[in-house]
Amino acid sequence: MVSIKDIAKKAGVSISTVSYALNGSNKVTDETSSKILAIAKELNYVPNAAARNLKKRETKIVGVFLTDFRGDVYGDLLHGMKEISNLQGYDLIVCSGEQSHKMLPERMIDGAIILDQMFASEELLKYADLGHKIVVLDRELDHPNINQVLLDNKAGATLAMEHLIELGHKKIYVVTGPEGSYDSMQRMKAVRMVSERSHDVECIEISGNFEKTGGEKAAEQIIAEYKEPVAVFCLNDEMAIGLWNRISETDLKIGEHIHLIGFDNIELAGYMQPRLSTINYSKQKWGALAAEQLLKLLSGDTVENERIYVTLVRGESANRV
Amino acid sequence: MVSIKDIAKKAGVSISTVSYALNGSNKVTDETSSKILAIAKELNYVPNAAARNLKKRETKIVGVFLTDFRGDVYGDLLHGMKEISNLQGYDLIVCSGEQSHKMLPERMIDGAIILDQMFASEELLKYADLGHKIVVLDRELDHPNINQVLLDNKAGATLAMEHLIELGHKKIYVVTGPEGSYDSMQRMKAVRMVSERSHDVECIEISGNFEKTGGEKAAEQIIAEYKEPVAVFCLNDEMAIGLWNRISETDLKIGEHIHLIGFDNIELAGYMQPRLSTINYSKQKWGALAAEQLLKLLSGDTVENERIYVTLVRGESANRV
DNA sequence: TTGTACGCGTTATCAG
DNA sequence: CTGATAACGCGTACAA
Repeated sequence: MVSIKDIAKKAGVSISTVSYALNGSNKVTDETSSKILAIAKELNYVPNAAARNLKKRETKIVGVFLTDFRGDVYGDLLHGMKEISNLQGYDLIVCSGEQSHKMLPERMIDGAIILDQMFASEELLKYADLGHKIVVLDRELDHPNINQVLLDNKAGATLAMEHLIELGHKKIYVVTGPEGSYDSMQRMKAVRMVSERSHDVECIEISGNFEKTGGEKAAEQIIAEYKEPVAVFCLNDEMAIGLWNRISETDLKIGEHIHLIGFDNIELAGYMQPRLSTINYSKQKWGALAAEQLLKLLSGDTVENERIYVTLVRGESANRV
Repeated sequence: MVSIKDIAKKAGVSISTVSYALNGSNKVTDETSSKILAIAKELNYVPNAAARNLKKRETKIVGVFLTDFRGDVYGDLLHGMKEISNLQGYDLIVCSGEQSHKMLPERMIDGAIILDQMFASEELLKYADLGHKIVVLDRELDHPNINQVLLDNKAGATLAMEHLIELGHKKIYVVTGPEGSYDSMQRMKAVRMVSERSHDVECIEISGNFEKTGGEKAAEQIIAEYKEPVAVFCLNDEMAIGLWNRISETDLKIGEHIHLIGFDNIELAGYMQPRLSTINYSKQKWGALAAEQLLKLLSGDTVENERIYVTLVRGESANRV
């Protein structure tokens, strides 16, 4: 590996001169500087990140932690984060799995954005205590080094419920996310609130998992209990699709017997026939805002917790009874 | 930041003893070892990655380079890579954009997997010359430090073409990928080969871009020229969907007037009505194999170039004329 | 303008 | 078994 030492030797100068020249300092003659640069190029010199990081005590990298690389939601989200990060001279890397958690405390990255239920809150708080900057997208954590950028889950769930009720539905199945999911819990709170103030509406909870399988399982129960047209609010689109798949195997029709609404507006939702009703929000903006907040934290600014707004997408999967 | 020096001071031993204890060497009494470990925990000691990397000259991280985080193909692919990497004690990070290219030469990562047409081959060869290990999934490069794991594009394109011909089609539009795309070029080679040996088949090339917009544009031309049922082979599913969308706005029906086949078998393909015919391959296996090859390169083993096999998925988007 | 010397945190070598 | 010391590559205050 060629280091500044090698360049110094070849150029007949000291390593500090090389370092100055490489970093464009004006402490070096243009002549020697250009000579050094030429030699550096000739020797294929590349600075060593580890050495630089060790000295500068920062890496100019932010890490995003996801539960899994699969899932339609992530693409735009990451795109938004990357744009903002790059703009400010930071690189963005995506990590997944418990093994990579150590990257934050070991200072491989300068900060982290968390969208991974498997990343325990206690662990995050521990890192925050050590001075690491974190933005969470999937929970609420009160700590000066942690900022949260959350979806307006309550507004979204309320929109969905009120939409179904407005369409005249009196019996609504609600398929939840996995236990412990912040998004699921928030959405359920809103669901129950709407349910309580709508006395003539029967609300039946089915526990799900935010995956297709959860929707399929819920479908079983709904099919078994079916007497007359009902409404179903799946707390995310993925489950709505799973439920849809299972329903398709029966004589029941989505939008006619089963009136369905989801949450997330994933790409697939737009291609279902009839179109899946759902709750939409800008994933890219969400990512961008998260990155923005993290960078502010890193530069020592104070930041407010932000919220991402949501809207109703009226498809034909839920209609008037 | 607490370092081994702090621990050494507090424990009244030297830093080397601390290092040994921390790394579980048997050169230390159990007594001092456990004392040191206790102090380390008490002080919230976390080793510094930069210092370790600097010394050990490796990071135990492999990087994957993608053009863009969006795109359905990546999820399973990355999942496959991560599984294999983690199994061998490596972390996997996902990078995108030119800014992050430097991570390889700067030794932030031990090796790279490339699926990014924007990552120039000359650049890759330069890094390979410097001794860096690379696996490419989107081109052919002959270099001892570079291994390639490629799709069997020719087999796939041949399967698709022969399927359409077998169904009795005499006029086949082929929508290509962007210029310079290796996958597109390989698939086109096979298309032309089949076309040449099928004298009664007319083959019309339309240049695309592997994105929805390419399919939409191709649709315009096909609609304008439409006289009787024709077949279309979009060199990837994304374009097939784009084409589909545009066709849906006309009176023409997919599977009846326009007989369509794609390539990739993305999730959405399975949800189109009628189901999109396409070429399938295991994305997870592809990723796993890529990671495997990279790890072999890193451990100095010699590796053969591998190929990912493909199969035909018969949907109802292409039928007998 | 250039060179010297030290620090960053870890590991490895060599003495004791 | 333990300790002192020297790398690793880079950045920078300070001295020349």
